[in-house]
Amino acid sequence: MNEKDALDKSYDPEAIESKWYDFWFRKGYFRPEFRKDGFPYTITIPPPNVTGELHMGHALQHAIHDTVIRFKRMQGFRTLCLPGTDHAGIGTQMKVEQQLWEQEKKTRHDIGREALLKRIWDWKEKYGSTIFRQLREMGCSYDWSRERFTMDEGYVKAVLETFVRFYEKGWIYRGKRMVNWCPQCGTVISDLEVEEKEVKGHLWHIQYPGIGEGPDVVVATTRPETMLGDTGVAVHPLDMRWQKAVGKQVMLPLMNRPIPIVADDYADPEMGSGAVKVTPSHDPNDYEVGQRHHLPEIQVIGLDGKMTDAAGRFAGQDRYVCRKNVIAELEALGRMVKVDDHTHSVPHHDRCDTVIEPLPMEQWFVSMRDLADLILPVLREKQIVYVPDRFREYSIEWLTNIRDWCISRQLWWGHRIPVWTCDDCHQVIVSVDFPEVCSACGSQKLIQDPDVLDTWFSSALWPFATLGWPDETEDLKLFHPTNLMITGRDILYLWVIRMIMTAEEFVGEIPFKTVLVHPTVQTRDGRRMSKSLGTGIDPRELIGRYGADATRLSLLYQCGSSQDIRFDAEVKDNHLQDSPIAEMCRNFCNKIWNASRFVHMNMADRDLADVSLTVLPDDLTDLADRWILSRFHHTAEQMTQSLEAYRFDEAARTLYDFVWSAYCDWYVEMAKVRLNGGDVVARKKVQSVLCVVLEGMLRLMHPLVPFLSEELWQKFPHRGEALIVAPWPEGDRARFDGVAEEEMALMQGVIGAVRNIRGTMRIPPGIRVTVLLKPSSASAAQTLEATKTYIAELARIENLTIGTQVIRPEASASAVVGEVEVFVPLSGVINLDVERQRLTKEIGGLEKAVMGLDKKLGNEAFLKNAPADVVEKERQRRDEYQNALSKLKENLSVLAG
RNA sequence: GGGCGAUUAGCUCAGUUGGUUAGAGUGCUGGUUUCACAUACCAGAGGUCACUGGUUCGAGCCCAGUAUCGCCCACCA
Repeated sequence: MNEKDALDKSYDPEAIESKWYDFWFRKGYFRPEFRKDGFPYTITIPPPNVTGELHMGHALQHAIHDTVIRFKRMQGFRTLCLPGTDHAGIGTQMKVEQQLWEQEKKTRHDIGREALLKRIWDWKEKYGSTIFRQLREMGCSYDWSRERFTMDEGYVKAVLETFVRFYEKGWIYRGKRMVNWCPQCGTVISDLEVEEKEVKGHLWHIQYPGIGEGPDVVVATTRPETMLGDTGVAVHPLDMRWQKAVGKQVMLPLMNRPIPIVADDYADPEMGSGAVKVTPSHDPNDYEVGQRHHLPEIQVIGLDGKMTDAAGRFAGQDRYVCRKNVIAELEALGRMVKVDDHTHSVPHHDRCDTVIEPLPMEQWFVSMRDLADLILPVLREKQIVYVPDRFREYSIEWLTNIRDWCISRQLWWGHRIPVWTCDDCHQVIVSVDFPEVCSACGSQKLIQDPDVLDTWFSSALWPFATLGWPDETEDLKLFHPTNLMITGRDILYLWVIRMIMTAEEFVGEIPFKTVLVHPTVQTRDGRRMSKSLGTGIDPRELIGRYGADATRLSLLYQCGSSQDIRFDAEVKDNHLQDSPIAEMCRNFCNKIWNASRFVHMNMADRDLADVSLTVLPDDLTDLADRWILSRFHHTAEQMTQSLEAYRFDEAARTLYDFVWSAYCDWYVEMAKVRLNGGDVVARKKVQSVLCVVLEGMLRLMHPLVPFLSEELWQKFPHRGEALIVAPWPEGDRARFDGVAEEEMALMQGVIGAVRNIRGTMRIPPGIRVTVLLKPSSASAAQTLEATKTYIAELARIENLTIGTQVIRPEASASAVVGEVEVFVPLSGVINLDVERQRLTKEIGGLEKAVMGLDKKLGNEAFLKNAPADVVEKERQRRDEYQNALSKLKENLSVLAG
């Protein structure tokens, strides 16, 4: 062994993480080209928004991505995990505008389109590269040579191509509809970007006096300022109270405008007076009522959220200031009949939290019905598997009630809508390339639509546009459909469904075979993790403190089947205080490090370049060896299953148990006996098993903890050049050894019993005790004899006697383990009272168990109905407990006497 | 208003098709600086599995309802 290869005393993540990423990258392991054969396995990552840096949700998402892709790579697939970023129209423009205002007190209009776009591109460069750096710090083995951005040259082409094809199919149309206007962002948004929030407000009841024959009408509203735009009052056609009123007029207070009473189904007779005010320009329902009755549209609230000239003397007031003023004036006029407290849902923009103003506007829409019908069979027939499956059901539900999608945005950052209007003949031209001249009249005065497309319109092409579509590239042929889409549930409709639609339409394939919906990361008390709430943490803080491997593992360890992860970290003002689970994972990494260090230290007499150390000796008879191999192969099989099922928590736990509880706590401890026993052959043998199992263990942990495992793997005998591309251990059932596991359990039980006595009696580890073991069967006796040295060492025993004829020493502590009675002679070391207490407690537990079983076995219904093997099993257990119980009682009575 | 998920030890969570005295980590108590690791080792205490019914020989697990928390969908004043 070379001295410089020795392992440091403790594990230092920083020292090893930096070097391996570069090594893997340089060797080209992240690229599918690294393998010449094998089935392709593809994942395109959900492109993070270039709005900012990655948060804990991303950290989880990419821990999963990289774990899966490393697992598949080791299984021999030609793996491609394709990274990229999303331009995130509204989000990014908002950030840059904010910055512009904070730093220079300027708006986008002050600097103009070109200058703003320049700044956004700078922003994109900065955050885009930060994001990729963060991913590399986490160890993500993505193919950076295929990195994409939703606004790079080729991608823009795909987006425009899509628009034109949709348009030609009649699926994109321009029309006037009620849309969601965000006065803050100055753009329309789609229904999916609206977040309904419960708000405590009021319900104001206002009296509109009748004109002539028209009766006085009381209407109720949650938005009094909209009354300025009322152009009618509706009542239900079958409402007896109002039949005579229909066709008459009332006077709109404050505006002194006569408005008609119309009959419309929309009015609910059960609500209030049964009459409802109609504001066609500011309410989706009223808009439709207005259409049906040809009521004029009077827009009193403008695009800036302030009252328009149509609001008369209220013009220029902010909509909420105006509300107060309207209420005050109505009260002064005596028209405010009453005010009720009222909680109702109010639409907010999900990005900026501003209250949405519904307005009728001319916009571009995608007609969704045909696209929905195109993919409904795909979901119904489970051509795409959702994990968990319920999200597939929700998607079907959503598609069934789908509405058209507003895709134009009044923003500057994004894909310009490829539509030109001829200024001379007003011809509309839709084309991927700039048309130069009007195809109808030849004019060069072409004006492009000023709007850009919804970000999600471009994201919808992600899996195939990143592989080269609309060109028929080799990548597209080889890697599409992709295998897995790993995403949060918040964008299942916004994004995932639309990807399926576009892939079906343009590529004629599903875009991915499986959708894995991962949990949402929350704070430890179940709140949202967000910087504005002060509850966010930067994954880099975790990495800095516990290392990238431990950070990944801590996320995976908490990533089970539940819909949320309450990340256990203590957070204060967006900074990490501490995280018990990350600490546990860091300790686990250190444990692995030290187990390796132990093996390394015990290889001084071996040549570590000798690959024969990677092969098991074929004559393994020692219980410890057979047992650890059996455990290893069970672990490998279990981990394979867990990873295939995307149960990362289970995989992490399985690994943890094997490494810590099996390999370290038992095998390494037992190995010491033969390592130091002086028998050269035995020593060589145990060295081999230590090495082989350690090497296999490193392979099993690599997808979860890539840096640490590669570092250690390189220090031990191995085949191949890097762990990242070493074969995955699937688990060999031929190595399962039930007998070894049973014998080991007996030995562990006996050692546990002695330790329990020692612990209860407070016997310091330094003192070795005398122990007598009395097996009641030949097989138990044999097991004890075979493991005698192990028992003596691990239970710290000086004189160990084993025999069926053993006679209980007079004053002794005792225990029963299956077919073995354990005696520890007291001889002064032991406190009799304590032993009596211990036995009494043990007896109490056994009595309870025996009583329960007696009751069960005395129940004729149980004997009659339960399967015979269950009954038999219960009988055996009962006998076993009873046997232990009577022996312990006997021992207690001796002590008492 | 509709749908879904969660509720197990002080805390964060596991718990396969119903069948041992319900587990882990952390925290707590006691003991150890034993030649890989004090980021460790050994032992111990700690739970009416949210509640109420039901199905069953048998329920943490299946069914119904209730409560609390969370998520999604929904144009009702």
